[in-house]
Amino acid sequence: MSSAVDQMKKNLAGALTHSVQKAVSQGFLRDLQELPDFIIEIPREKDHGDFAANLAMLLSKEVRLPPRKIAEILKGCIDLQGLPVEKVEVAGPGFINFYLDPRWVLEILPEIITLDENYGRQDFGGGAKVQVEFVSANPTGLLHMGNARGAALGDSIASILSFCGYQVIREFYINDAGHQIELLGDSLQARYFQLLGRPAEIASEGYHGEDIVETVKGFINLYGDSLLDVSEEERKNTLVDYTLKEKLAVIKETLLSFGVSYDVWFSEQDLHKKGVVREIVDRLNSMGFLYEHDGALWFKAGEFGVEKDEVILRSNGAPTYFAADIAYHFNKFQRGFDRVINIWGADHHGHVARMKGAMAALGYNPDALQVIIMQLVRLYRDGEIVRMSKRSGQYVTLEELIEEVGRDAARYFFVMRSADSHLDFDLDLARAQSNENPVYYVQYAHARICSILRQLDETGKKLPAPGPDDLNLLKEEAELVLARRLADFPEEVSMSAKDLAPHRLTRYLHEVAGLLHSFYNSHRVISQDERLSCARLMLVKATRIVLCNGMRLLGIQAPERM
RNA sequence: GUCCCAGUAGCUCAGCUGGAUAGAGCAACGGACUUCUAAUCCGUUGGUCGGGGGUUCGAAUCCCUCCUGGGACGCCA
Repeated sequence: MSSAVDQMKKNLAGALTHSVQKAVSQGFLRDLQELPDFIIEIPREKDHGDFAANLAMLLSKEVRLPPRKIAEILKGCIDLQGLPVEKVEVAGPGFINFYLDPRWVLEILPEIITLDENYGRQDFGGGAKVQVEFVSANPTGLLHMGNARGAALGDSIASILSFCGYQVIREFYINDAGHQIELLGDSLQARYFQLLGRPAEIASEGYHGEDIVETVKGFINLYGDSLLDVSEEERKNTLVDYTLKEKLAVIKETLLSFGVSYDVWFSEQDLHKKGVVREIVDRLNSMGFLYEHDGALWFKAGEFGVEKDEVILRSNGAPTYFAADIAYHFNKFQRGFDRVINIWGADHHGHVARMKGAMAALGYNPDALQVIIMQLVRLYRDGEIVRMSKRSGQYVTLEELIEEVGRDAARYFFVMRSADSHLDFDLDLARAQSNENPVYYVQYAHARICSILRQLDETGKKLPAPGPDDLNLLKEEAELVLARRLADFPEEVSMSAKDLAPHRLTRYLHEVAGLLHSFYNSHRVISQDERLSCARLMLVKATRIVLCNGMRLLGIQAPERM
């Protein structure tokens, strides 16, 4: 599906291409090898028309004429039959500017209303299978701000891709194995002993949080001191299993209340249990990508353009996190995903190159693995940075954040900035139910439109069905600008998908909301003039659809009243 | 030391596969509610796009270099 704007660009580009051919055949221009890759763009300046072409500047060198001269020639040769072009001008260094009958864009309104929740949907994904893996937190605690940002980003990206015709799977990789889990086991056992009156200590790098104590208390309430007499291994395993189950359930629930639900929860432990990690090590080894050094087994990452080689099997025989992660990613591709997208914190960026290297070694296209590295989140309250430390258990959790600022504000703030930009999250601003808060600005626009529709409904007044000429009653600047921007929605969506950048959408929605507010304040939708009311109703209905669809992609609710 | 990200208005950030006079929100200042929701609108103020070179018709955008901040460089994850 191509948008009205896209179609217009194509039409104009086609007309220009013909114009070049005509100019050449009539001897105004030298013969060309081939037409340069010119673009039809939308000028920033309104005075520069609705569309502009840079073709003349690009031709200048080959044709050996000044750009403005070429532009004039093309202008003379162009055939705009059937297009709503009012005038063509040559301007600046040689731009060809097209000025359209402003009403050309109004035709989009009935189309939006017909498509409704599908307006903006694209099919360029072509049904390709994409996996988006995000959050993937250690199930040893609660979710922090980094996880929260990842959740908002990942979920929105998944929604956007899905809206663009990809077949998307949301996946959470549960890091329920490895060194951290061993530490957790030690800490749980220590707490277990302590709570049952036996001396025990938690190692300095262990888990000291109060939540662990609560968990163990809960366990004792259920099972008493039954673990005192069993082997250490069994004791730890039992406590760990119990704890992970409990923690994971909380994480799941928190994410759900954040509007995020997963298709797949993938356990690292399963990989180990099924021997898949060993298999992948053997596989790489037999392919000649491993070597032994200092008693450990190393992956030749250097052969894939990575700075350093990486240990894959420790000298004590235990696989590293990297080994398990290779197995996991191998598994992803084996499941048939055409694209695999990971969302990782900035502290994992060193991991990207070697993981791609490992995939290349295993025969997969490393570019099919895309890793979005997101920068850190800093929380501000009362203008001060909120200090956080996960080790001491002193940090703001996602649950608390949702409690404090609400789900919609939190999600909006997290996707408001591009992933590679540090995020300063102002808690006071996010919580403020005022004009300072961008979330409400967008939601309010939606609620206002709903209010109009409700009002009309309640009066029971029937407006005549819109006739073909009614749209042309929309002549006000505010109306035309708004309609024009609504027409951009499909392109905004595909740009967001292409760049994996939901923050584009927040800006777009904010702008549409602004145009609606502006229109609302200067013109009445429902008035004595029934035909005009009818036309304006189409305009606000279409606006509501765009706002609603956009918010849905960002996981933000579109309230009918506020 | 090497690599990644960032440096744009007082603050937080867009814009970066080159386009015309660099944008938004907040903050500041001045106005608008007997009207479909004032969580809104209208107006004003605000810039060495970190510095310096280069590439070309044209650079915030591409290349080189330097400076500053953050992160990564582990048989941690």
